[in-house]
Amino acid sequence: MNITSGSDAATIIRDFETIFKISEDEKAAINNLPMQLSDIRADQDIVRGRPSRCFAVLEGFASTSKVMVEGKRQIVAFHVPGDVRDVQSLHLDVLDITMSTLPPCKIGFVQHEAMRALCAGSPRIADALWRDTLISSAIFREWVMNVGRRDAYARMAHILCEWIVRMKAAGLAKDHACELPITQSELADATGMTTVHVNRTLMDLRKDGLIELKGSKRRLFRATSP
Amino acid sequence: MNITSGSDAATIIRDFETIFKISEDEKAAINNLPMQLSDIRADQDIVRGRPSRCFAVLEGFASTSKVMVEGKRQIVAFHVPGDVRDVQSLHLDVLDITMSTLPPCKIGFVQHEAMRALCAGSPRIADALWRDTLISSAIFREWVMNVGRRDAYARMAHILCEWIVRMKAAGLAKDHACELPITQSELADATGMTTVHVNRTLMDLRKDGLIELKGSKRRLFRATSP
DNA sequence: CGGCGATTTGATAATGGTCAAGTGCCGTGG
DNA sequence: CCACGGCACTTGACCATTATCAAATCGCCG
Repeated sequence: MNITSGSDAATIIRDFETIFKISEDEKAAINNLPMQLSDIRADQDIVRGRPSRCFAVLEGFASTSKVMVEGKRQIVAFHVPGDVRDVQSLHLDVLDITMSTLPPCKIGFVQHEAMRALCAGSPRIADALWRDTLISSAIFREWVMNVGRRDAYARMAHILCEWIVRMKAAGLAKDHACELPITQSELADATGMTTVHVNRTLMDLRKDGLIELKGSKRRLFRATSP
Repeated sequence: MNITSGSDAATIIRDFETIFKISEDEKAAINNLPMQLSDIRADQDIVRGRPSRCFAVLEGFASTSKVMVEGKRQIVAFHVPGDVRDVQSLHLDVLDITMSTLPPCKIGFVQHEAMRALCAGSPRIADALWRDTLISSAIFREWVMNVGRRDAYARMAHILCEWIVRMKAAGLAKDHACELPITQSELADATGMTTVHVNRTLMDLRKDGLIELKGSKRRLFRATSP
């Protein structure tokens, strides 16, 4: 046993609390944003080319990934409902990543102009977005360490811990159980492993009584200890 | 041969140009910042505890790393002169990383208050810092892919490409040659490999005529093709 | 019931890790 | 100036984790 992500999980939780320190007025301003709702099918790209808008995941789950010319893919982040993404495009016009839906998603797009107006009108919201970016950075760093320095077992455990912590933060987990709408092949792309090895590692975690999985593809996931 | 980082390198260069689009007035404002200069010996932590100031690397080189309870270490970023770091601490008060010098460094510390005043006075500087954070994020993502999906040879090549590109951007490289004040053990911590394997991989790159290295520890590095 | 994608399993190979023992470089002190 | 000591680098032998290839089996959705 080699799971060292307890403290990391705690950090993530604390950060999520930090980011929600926004007043009701400001929440209203956010709710009044002109937002284009869009239902997107599973496994579709959400942004392409040079985006002119940011977006929020309203329902469903998404991922951010990079692909290499050889076709190999690395998922670098998962997104749960409530995540505001592609703020990057407000400030940079190179897009180094692909963002795609996992299951079908409801996405809310916000034009850059509206985002800039929102930030200009309320520095605290700008700060919140700024914080959100910094938190994303911290999670990227965590992922670098995850794939760089943990073996398959701990790496898998960490990804699952992060997932359930974020699902809890989004109010989508009860009793350490939640959806896990991620295929083993996608878990492989997130952990830098092969599908086969992901399967074997999940088997090990199950045998050791650390997780339970039910169903296929749109699995139900349960961590057997907090 | 499996080097796929050419386009990444180009991306990084473009981004560095983007970030330097600051007027002379604004440069003056930056130069007038109250800055505490400090010479720090090699292999010392630059920030600890809960920092109350950001800093810039003025001379020398530094790294950002994370350590696991087992003692394993992952370097997640290198810093060259001109890099402004720990802007994170302006917005988050958890520090998930350690920043340390590689060789001795000259560091300029700036109190948070001064930074906030600077940002408030000049939105373009705030934007530049914001961009810088987003670029850092992009590089973290690149590192996730690097350790997750490339083999040792390509991984090493990518780190070295990034290094020389950044050294060029900092004006510290001529003819694809520059300092490389990083030990093989540090390269191992950056690539998620062992020191032994770093050594063998560097040997391979040398045999293949892709790089030249001279001296020890504070090596001179040269990429034999652009 | 049929079909397809996802999961599971087995056998084998390879990349990279571990352990151990040098070699070389460079600064320090006599 | 030279010997010493420490750290970085190098190399060899062997081992382990993880990848690869191939073939089931399962589960879900017409």
